[in-house]
Amino acid sequence: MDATDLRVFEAVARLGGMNRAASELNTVQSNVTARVRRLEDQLGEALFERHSRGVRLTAAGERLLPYALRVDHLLEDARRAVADDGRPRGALTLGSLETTAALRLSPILTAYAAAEPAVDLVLRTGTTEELIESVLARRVEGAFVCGPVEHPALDGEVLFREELALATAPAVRTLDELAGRGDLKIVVLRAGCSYRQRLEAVLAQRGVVGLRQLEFGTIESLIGCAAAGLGVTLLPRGILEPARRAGRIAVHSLPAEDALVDTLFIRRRDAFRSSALAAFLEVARGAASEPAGAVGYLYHR
Amino acid sequence: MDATDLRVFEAVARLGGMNRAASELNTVQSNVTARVRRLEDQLGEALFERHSRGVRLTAAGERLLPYALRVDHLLEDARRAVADDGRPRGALTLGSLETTAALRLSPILTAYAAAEPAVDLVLRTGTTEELIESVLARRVEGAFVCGPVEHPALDGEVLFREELALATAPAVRTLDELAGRGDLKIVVLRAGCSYRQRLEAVLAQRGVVGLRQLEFGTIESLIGCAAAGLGVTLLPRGILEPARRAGRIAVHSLPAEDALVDTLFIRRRDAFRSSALAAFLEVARGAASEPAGAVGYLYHR
DNA sequence: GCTGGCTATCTCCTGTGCCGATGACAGGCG
DNA sequence: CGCCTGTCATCGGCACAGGAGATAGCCAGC
Repeated sequence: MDATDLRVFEAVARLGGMNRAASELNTVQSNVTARVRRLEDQLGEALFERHSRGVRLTAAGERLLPYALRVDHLLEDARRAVADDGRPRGALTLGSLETTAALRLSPILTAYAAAEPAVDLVLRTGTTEELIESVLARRVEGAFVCGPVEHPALDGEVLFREELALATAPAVRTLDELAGRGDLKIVVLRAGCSYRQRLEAVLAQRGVVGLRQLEFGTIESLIGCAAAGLGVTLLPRGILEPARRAGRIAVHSLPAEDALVDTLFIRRRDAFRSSALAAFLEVARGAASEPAGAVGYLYHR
Repeated sequence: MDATDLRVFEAVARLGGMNRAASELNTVQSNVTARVRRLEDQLGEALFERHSRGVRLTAAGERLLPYALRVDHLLEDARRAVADDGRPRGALTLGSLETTAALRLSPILTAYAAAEPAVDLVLRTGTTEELIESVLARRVEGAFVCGPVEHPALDGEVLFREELALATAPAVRTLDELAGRGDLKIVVLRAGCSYRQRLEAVLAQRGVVGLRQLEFGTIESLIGCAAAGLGVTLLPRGILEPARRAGRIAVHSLPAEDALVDTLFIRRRDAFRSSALAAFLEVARGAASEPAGAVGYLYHR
């Protein structure tokens, strides 16, 4: 069973046709047919049902498909493992929540970039859900997400613990005042934001329900929106603190069970672990353990 | 990167020479050299250091080797997955402790063999350590071993809980009598037997230390040895019970923390899970949960 | 210095596998 | 109903990948 055959098989399965697969693979259709036929002969099972509009996987083909993908990934990982001589280099693509990036990552990234000049670092942001999907799809090697995460294919490691707090206009003194305000809106960074559910739960406990939702692209605009009295938002305290000290917003503490969230670094269990990533995690763990790194906690004491 | 190249690479690495690999692979040396060279060209790294007595892996080769093995296993699993249409069939090779086989497996194996006539069942026995090694090496699909087992590559499931008890000659009424007997021996099934350490610990607590060890090949000979007053052995109570009722041996209970051991069924996390194995586990779980299966417990009440 | 075992390299040759063209077949449409 | 289009199967031609065998070179041990 040839790995190239499996790649062809995968393309045919994904595109639903030998012609389409042939053009994607920069070859001709007869070639694709031959490779699929060979695979079927070797395995002794038909992998596709042929129709006049294309092909469809048989049950045996369905069983083979995940293995075809895994072989492909494994060969790719093998190439990377051979190329990786222990000294971090090459591309390192990571994911992060916007808030974690703002609050935690800048010193880590600076230190890492200085320590490992041979690494090309790429940081992509998204919601926890999107980032988990990205890690699973191998678009990123790992990601900082909001815990807890339980997934059999993922390995997680708690790196930070954040205290979330509510931000409102400065005039709002207590959370109870919010209940009366009918025009208030929930302001979140993105639709699937990890903190949204928690924010809704926290407000519901205080009798504030059915709020409209606003979505902004940047953290600064969230804070601005809260400052203007348009809405209420939930963010790590460390991010809110500068605006609070400037008198732009009021920050409301929450009880620990509502406030504390873990920030995990997740990665695929089965994926290759580059030394670039290993070195990054060394830096990140160091920053997470040393007290000075916990900017968010220092501010509000 | 071709899968065949990786197989050749693996053979060369394992045998330490291209000539040896060539003869194992039923080909000629020039061919092996060519494939290795091609692999090295594709990867841009030397995989072997050439010497006049053979070759040795370079660091890059060391990094590649585990992937070569994994690709091989993955392709093998893919073949099996395609061949497995959901109806159990073919070979199913399992491992078990001798004691578990004697006490638990016979009804399970009978029921399974009757339910799945298309499966060729093979049972190999060994110590926990040997069985773990066998599962890791894929010589068996899974095995019944003595818990606890913590291994990142293994999945474990508790199926039985055994009560271990000491067996001695009938004349011995209490365990304290053993302390005086200088000529007593520990009798175990095999050198690496899971129960040996526990037996030594149990005896040490009662002041019996430094006993000689005897090793026998069958459970029946162990019991015979204990009956003859030659030694003391530790076995699941269910196995000892027939001999006790016949008056051949005395059985001494132990406190629960010493007596209870879990019997796990372990398998590799990453290996293919055949429907033959899935069906076997269904049967085994059924037998484990129904009270009638717990023969060992019924006897001594 | 000879010998034996090893790898590298060359040549020859077979068979794999790519290409392009053609055929067969089904569905959509006028 | 017949044409057209898009699909997969098949065949012949051809290049070349890759196997076999022979040879050369290298090193260690005797």
